Amino acid sequence: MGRPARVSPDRILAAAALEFAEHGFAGARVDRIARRARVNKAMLYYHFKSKQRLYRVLLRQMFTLAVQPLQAIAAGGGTHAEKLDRAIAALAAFLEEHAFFPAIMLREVAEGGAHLDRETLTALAAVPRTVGGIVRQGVAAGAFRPVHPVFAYFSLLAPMVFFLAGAPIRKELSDLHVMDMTALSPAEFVSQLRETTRRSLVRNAGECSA
Amino acid sequence: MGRPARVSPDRILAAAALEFAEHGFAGARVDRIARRARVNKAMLYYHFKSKQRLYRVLLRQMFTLAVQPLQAIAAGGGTHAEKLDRAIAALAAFLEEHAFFPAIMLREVAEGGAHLDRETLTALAAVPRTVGGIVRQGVAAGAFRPVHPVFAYFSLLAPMVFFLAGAPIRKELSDLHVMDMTALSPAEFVSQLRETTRRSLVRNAGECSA
DNA sequence: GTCTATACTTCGATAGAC
DNA sequence: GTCTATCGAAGTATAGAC
Repeated sequence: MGRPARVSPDRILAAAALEFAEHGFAGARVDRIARRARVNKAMLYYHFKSKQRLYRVLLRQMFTLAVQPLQAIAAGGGTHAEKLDRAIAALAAFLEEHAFFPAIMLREVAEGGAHLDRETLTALAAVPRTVGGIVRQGVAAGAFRPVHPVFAYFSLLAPMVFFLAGAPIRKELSDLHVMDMTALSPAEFVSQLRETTRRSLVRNAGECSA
Repeated sequence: MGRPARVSPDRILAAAALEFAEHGFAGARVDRIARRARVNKAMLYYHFKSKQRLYRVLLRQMFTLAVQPLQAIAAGGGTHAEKLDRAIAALAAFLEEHAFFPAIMLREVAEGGAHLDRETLTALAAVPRTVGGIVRQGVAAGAFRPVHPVFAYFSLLAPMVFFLAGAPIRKELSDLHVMDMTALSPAEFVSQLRETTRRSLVRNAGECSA
């Protein structure tokens, strides 16, 4: 005998994710979120007190979810290069599982974190901290070239986020026959990213004898 | 005997650039743009017919401006590796000269080009086309590893844009004592980007004898 | 070309019944 | 917890005098 199951909050969060990704915080419409979640607008305000709180809850939840596999990788075994590979794979998997998230990340960076509170910013910061930690360890052990951990973080996250979030505009460019960039698949993109990251960070990763 | 000099349109564009960068298209307020430009709101609508047209004019102008040095580099002399270096330097110089632009790029990618017309999208596409062309030439000549030009474009542009647009959120994280990522300067970031791009793209770029 | 005043619309949020 | 109806603020855009 399952309980009635209060699915409303989760449905609202799922709807909000799509709406915020497509339109940003300012462009998002509470009416649309409610309709998408098939709940009444008053219901939305009952569960979340405002549009801003809904946004914060969503983002805190996503950052918390994203950082967990990364922390497991950082604390786990393997060589430094293997950990870096796994971190890239984990980030790619997360972003593809939550396809709405890349757009939200781009918008929030552009926004300067304006709608976020301290708690949400702390959850956000855990991601670069963890990835940066993996890089720092590798550098300290001499396995990686002496790159700045923050640089390494950006050079591996930004292309993925940019590419994945850019799918709609590439489709638009293709449909209008302006330019076709649809040939490159996300899987192939991540694969090339792993290869180039290895080459640029790991010592002696290239084939030198050729 | 200088004419009265109709500076209004340019002042409006400059004000719009800041406003759109800070708040996005939906969040931008025409009132604020007019106030920032020290013109009347009716004046703004007189020169540009609508908020959307103002936005399009601004973006078309910026893309057109950004692509010119890149085309000169692509058509100019030097080795493939040198061209790539110059392209990175040109992009970095452009983004630092127009500090508002990285945020707008992030937002527009997230938006899927929703507010752009065909002409503006064509101006936009010229940038990846030109950079991709430089990479394609290098690959064809055997100077670069066989990477996809679109991947190369993203892997070199995205980190720069992300990092530069991220200055406000890094400052926020620093001010709240959540995390300090302010130690890495833009100049150092671009320098490391050039080095890693060389290593990952150019054949025999690493020191193998060490 | 420039300004003031305002029409018209949309949106976030709430009141209050059930 | 759930709904209908609506308020009040804020926003884009324009009319019309100068």
